[in-house]
Parts: sequence; C-alpha cells; structure tokens
Amino acid sequence: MENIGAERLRTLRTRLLSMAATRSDRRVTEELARADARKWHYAVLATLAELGPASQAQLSERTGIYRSDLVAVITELTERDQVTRAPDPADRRRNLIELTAAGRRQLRRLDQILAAVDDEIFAPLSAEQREQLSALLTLMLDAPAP
Amino acid sequence: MENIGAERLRTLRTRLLSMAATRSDRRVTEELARADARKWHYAVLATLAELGPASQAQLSERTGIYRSDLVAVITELTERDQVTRAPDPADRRRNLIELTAAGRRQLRRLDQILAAVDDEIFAPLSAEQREQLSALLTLMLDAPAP
DNA sequence: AATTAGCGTTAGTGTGACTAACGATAGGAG
DNA sequence: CTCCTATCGTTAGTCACACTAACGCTAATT
Repeated sequence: MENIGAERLRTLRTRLLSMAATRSDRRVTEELARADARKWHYAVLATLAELGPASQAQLSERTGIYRSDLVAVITELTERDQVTRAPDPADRRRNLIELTAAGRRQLRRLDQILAAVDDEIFAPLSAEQREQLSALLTLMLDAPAP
Repeated sequence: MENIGAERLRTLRTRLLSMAATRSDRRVTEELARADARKWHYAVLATLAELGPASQAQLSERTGIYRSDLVAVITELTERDQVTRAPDPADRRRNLIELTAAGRRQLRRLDQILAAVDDEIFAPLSAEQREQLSALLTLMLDAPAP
C-alpha cells in the first residue's frame, strides 16, 4: 500500500511548481515595488518596446493581461509619465499607447532589477540547470492552453 | 546592443515560472472545485494523514498556510465533516484537528484528481523530463527562504 | 507573582486571474 | 444605405492565495 496523501504533498509536482513560483513572485514583486512598479507594468513596458505604439487590445493579447485589468495598468503608467494614452485617429474605438522616454528609462531599470532577482532566485541552480528549467517550462507553455 | 526589453519578456525565467504555475494552478483549482475542495483543503488533509492529529500551529508550519488563513480552512473542513476541531485537553491554547473517515475518503479522491491533473498539465514532458523538473524545483525550494 | 511566549482568531491589504455587461465605434451583409 | 455583428475600452464585480497587525487567552519562564 502506498503512502497515500502523506509524502505525496512534498513531491506533488503541481505544488512544487506553485511554491517555486510563489517564492519567485514574492521577490520579483518586492523588488519591482522598490522601483514603484509591478509585474504588469513591466510586461506592458517591455511589450511596447517590442511592438512600438499599440492598442490596449494588442497589449492584452501579447501580455496575457485581461483587457479589463489593463485599463488601470495603463492609467498607472500614464500617471508615472511612462506611457501616453491617446485615441487612435484611424480607429476611434482604440487607444494608442506609446512609450515615453521616461518609460524607456524605467524599462531599462526594471530589466536590471529582474536580472538581479533571477540571479538570486535561481542561485541554487547551475547555469545549465537554469537553461534546463527554462526549456522545460517553455515546453509546458507551448502546449495549447485548454 | 542587446534586445533590451523586447524578446526578454518571453524568456524571462521568473515569468515562465509564474505562467506555468498559473496555468497549473488554474487546472488544479478547477478540478478540486469539482470535488468541493481547494488547494488548502488538500494540503491540510494530506498533512493530517501524515502527522495524525495536530494543532493548527503545526498544520500551519507544515503546509505553509498562514495560521490566520487556516482558521477558515479548518472551519470549512469541519463543515464538510472531513476533520474535527476540539480543544486540546493537554494545552488549552491549542485545537486538536483530527481527520475523520470522510476526510480520509476525500483525501483519496483528491489524490486521484491531482494525479490526473498532473498527467494533463505535464503531458508535453516525458517521464524523465517531469522528474527533471521536480528535481530542479526541489533544488530551488531547498534553499532557505530569504 | 509577574513577564514572556505561543496559540487561535478577527480584520484588513495587495496582487493577480477571471467574468459579465455596457456604450461607442467600425466593418460587413443584405 | 441600413441593419447586424464584432471589436474596443471601461466599470464593477468575484475568487484564491499571500501576508500583516493586533487581541485575548493560556502555558512556560524567571
């Protein structure tokens, strides 16, 4: 008879994943907060740097942030003068979100912060193991979401 | 010059970890809900099966659930007759939480559900890769929390 | 006997994921 | 050209989990 429900808790893969992410997220959130930012801010700034000016719908699509949540995020970023929000003259349903110079600076800063946190969090892993982990997670995520 | 802030978003390890956990957690939560349970319920039931009767403080310690949150969880479990909560006669500050027969049955059920979800979520990985992933996550988690 | 420490509990915060519904605008079908 | 449908931004919720602060009771320490 197997040790049902006992040792299982400590080896449950979905739980290990959750716990690792929780720990990582906590540090990420803490450090981003010191730069007056949070994960969603970074995702938006990074996506804008990649795409150039974009609508909220596009940003939602690429970042995975729900468009309902994005509203407040963009508002916060405009309050910090990191992006501008203006109606798209070509399609008046849309807002055009654009990165400002301050937004670019902030993005670079956040990039550094996140690199440092990555280093801290994955310290127990070798460079090779970190790559392995990334590869495994990418494999998982490449599978179509249900 | 590096592709700062562009492709980075898609390869950021802390983000991959977060996203994988989010996807996994969603399925876990969904499936547990079908059995009128959630992650915290499972953690408590599994820990009780391992430890035998325990105080809330002990359960908090072992599951990582804050003792303030545990209060409601134990209440929910008693409402479902899966555990009993009684003052510890040996130390009247404590409650003794004990698994009931229904609690044991529920635990077995949840074990099956979680095994199925694990299979689904980690389907893109081979058996060996799954073990690798567990090993890497365990390595990370074994490092003392900050 | 007085202080300290542990325990359960209440109340509240913040982040992120996710749904429902609505007004405005654009695009396509008849 | 008009009706229908789809898209877009927005508001207002819900839920699960992580985490803090404070309080009253009880046990252990000194």
